[in-house]
Amino acid sequence: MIITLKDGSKKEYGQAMSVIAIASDISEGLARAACAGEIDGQVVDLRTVVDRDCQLNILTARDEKGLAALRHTASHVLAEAVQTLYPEAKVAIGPSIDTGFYYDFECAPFSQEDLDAIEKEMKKIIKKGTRIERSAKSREEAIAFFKEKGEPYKVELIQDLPEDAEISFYSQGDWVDLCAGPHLMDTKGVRAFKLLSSSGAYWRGSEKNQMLTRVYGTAYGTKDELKEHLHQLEEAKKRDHNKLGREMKLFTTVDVIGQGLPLLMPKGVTIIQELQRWIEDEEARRGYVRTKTPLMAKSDLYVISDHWGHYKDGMFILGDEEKDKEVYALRPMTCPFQYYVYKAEQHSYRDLPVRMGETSTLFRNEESGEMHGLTRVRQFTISEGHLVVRPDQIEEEFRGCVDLAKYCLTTLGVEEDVTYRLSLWDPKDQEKYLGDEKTWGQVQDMMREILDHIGISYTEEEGEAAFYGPKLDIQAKNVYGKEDTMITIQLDMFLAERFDMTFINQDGEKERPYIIHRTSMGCYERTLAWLIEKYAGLFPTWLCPEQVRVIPISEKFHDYAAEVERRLKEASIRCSVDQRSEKMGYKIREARLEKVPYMLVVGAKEQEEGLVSVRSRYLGDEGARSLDAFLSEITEEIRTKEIRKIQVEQES
RNA sequence: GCUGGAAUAGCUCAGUUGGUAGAGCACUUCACUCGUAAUGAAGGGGUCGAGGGUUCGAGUCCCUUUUCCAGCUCCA
Repeated sequence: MIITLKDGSKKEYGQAMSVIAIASDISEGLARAACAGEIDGQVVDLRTVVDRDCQLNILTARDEKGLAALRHTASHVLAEAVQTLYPEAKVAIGPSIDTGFYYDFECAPFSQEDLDAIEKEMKKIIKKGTRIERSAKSREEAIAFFKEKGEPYKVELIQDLPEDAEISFYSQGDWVDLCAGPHLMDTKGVRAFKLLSSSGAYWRGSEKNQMLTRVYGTAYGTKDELKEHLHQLEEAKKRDHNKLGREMKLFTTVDVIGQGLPLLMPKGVTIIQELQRWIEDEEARRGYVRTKTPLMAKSDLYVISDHWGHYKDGMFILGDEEKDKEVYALRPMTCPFQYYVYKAEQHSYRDLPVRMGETSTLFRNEESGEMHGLTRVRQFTISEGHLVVRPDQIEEEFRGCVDLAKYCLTTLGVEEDVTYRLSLWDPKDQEKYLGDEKTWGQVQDMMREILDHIGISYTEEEGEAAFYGPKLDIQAKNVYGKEDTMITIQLDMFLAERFDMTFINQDGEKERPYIIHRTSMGCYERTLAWLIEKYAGLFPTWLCPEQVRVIPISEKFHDYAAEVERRLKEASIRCSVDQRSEKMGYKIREARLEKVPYMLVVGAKEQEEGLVSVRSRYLGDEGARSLDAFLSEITEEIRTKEIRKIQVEQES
């Protein structure tokens, strides 16, 4: 057989050989580093026997899939360590994940001390470097084996495997696990690992099931990579909006106000207000009209929209349905309110599209454990909007929404940080949705077609659609890698029907419009959180709560400093004067810590000649220039919403 | 909602087997009037998240509860 390697070179062998044997043949070093193989694009175990011509890659920890195998082995080492220390623990599943690996156990929760002990035990197992062997059993044998061992979760897993599936096992010494692989050749390969945390997780991801104890860890090919990863985790923590946003006094929370109800402080409001004004103006330029509709409505409204059927648990309901004649609810979205704005007048086909925007405060009764900082809250404000369009306008208008979203992302400098997700319905759970299979199929195809025309790459995800239609979700990750929806554009083919919305077509007949639900920059609170993490609090100047700090070198120059401040304020620059009798280096340090982009130092020289000495986070010491010159520069930077490159290291 | 952890001054934290609440930074005042990473001195600030209990005595032990954090679940 002829084996073609990664670099295009070919090897010829007279007999079938395992992947690891081929690796050894290429070089001993490669064999030592090998984590898995890849035959014609398919990841295989190192023990897999190759008996035909193929393309073979030897994957090491440098390859994503090789690293996954290493981490998977780490999870087995973890499981062995846990069962050694806690023989009563039952094993469930233990895969590798993007950032490491985990293993689920049925046992008492682990404390930090327990984790330390487990880690120690793992090190022992790794030091022994036991060979890992692969074997297969028949279905009956496998089930009998785990029944005897008292491992109910493994029995359940085997029972759910397809009839014809090969049931493979991996063992390291006496410890055996059901596993599809691939794995390293021995436990020694797991040199660089660390257990990170322990928490609860439901068996098979369903809250109806038993809660298991999950241990998270991470592993890398080398200790340096591990160290680097742990360092990055520490750095990420410093950018965490929930910490930094509080430190920077952008928002806070108060026990007696309640969960998921953050208070935006003046500095946070400044940023959000800048965003809001910018977006409202931009939407006006793009032909949007604005509405302002009530924050609550009678239940009748939500019965029509069928939120009452599909979303009641998520709403704050005022009153008691059993006792009260009328029950109100705080709005979880603006859709039906804007529909009634549309319905308040008759529309000709010539009027369409109608683009309605609203800076819209919403209320959602999230469950208590779901709240998080500014990204998951119970009251928030979004740049919401609904477009009522003729069928022939769908593509163009949808495209316009995507264009607006992209404009927002680009202006904020985050266009590279998002992924696009087409969120489809779940045909296996039709109860959750309005309408029938045929219509969903049509609209989803229409979405795909539009997206393909626009030419954006996207992933598809079943079961993520709104109950009334598929969505294009624009997703971003936070500093810990967790994904949130920042912007959503949705195509709705049902609600116009439910609300009996019409327009008069060319033939003088009533016709049903389509509706596009969309946000331009999504939720302001969430966007603020995102920007905090993106810029580590060093926002572009136009968004900074304080854009300039005026620093007089002594009290003698307070008058001139006040004059500079007055001129800056006249030009709508957000600024303050540091009037404390501290040394200047000290005041500059303060301004930097508070992440003010520009510092204007004023003393005798500046006062005499009407100058300011500029120090910025962008260029450091920029030297002295006239106040007018500085004003025109910063005004231009703010007007164009420029994102300047930061060159001066900030203190931590 | 579930599992686990945490809560002491504005912030970061210390507080021994239960025995008079502490430090650094920040803040205020006074002195200094300063030229680019911390001037000196003094001072104010706490129902130890809240409520109950055990005890002669609770920041510390027990119960309840609120909020925050990690993860799960959920997310129009």
